[in-house]
Amino acid sequence: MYRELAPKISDSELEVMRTLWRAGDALPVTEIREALQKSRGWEATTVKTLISRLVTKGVLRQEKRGVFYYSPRITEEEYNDWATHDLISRVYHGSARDLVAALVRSDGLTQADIDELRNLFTLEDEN
Amino acid sequence: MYRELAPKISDSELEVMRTLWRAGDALPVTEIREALQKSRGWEATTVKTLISRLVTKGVLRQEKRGVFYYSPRITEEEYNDWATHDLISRVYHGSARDLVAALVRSDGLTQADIDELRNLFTLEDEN
DNA sequence: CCGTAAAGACTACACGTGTAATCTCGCATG
DNA sequence: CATGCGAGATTACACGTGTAGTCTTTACGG
Repeated sequence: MYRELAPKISDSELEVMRTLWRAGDALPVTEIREALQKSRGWEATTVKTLISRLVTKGVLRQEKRGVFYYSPRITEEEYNDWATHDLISRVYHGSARDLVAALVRSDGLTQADIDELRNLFTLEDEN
Repeated sequence: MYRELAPKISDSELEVMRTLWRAGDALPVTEIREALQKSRGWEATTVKTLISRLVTKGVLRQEKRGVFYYSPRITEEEYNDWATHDLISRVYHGSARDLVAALVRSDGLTQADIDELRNLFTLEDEN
């Protein structure tokens, strides 16, 4: 399931989280900055601001190992599940079923997707 | 499919859109306000502000029939599809399939949902 | 030992959003 | 005819976000 994600994570902040999720390990500002400077062209201070806000929001852990290292307090799956359920509740009146139905109806899936998903559901059914 | 939704619609603004979608017809401010005063406790001016912003953003049509009447320029389906694809691209790297897989994995679907969806996929497959 | 660079803290500033108050103007009513 | 009320326009204001500059402190190299 998914847990409540009290404080919202903004789009830019999410980029920072993703960097850490991808790293799979605590990183110092330097490395986070380096990654985001490449991918997004952000200044060092911008990255630091985002990190600070995430620490304040309680979704990043900060630990001093000489210099500060940062690691996520929530997993990517937790965030993704939260975002998904947020969509479901805001747009699909809480019905995950309706979401999938909309996907099928709205041409968002290729035939290959559909085949694969039917298998997924069939397997799931056997549990 | 879904079309681009250039200007973002905020949460509060969405409430206004929903009121109009539900009504299925152009409404004067008075009636929009009335609905939202009940459901959300908003002041008349708040509702008017939201309406104005939506008109500016181009997602509400304003026509003068004596007093102003407002109607959506996008359908609820268009918006829902947009929101869904927005999630898919931001969280699931563009893969609708991954979204559904996450749903299945994360316990977001009841057994009844799964049964129903399997049927849905099976039917879809026959087209 | 002193200065400079890097790390971290503090400050900035415009724009969007949530939420509303106030101002103005035309129309209906006493 | 004067006026108050409702519709619409204008203004407000705090908070979050995107994006960054500047100030301060500290450690390392010459």
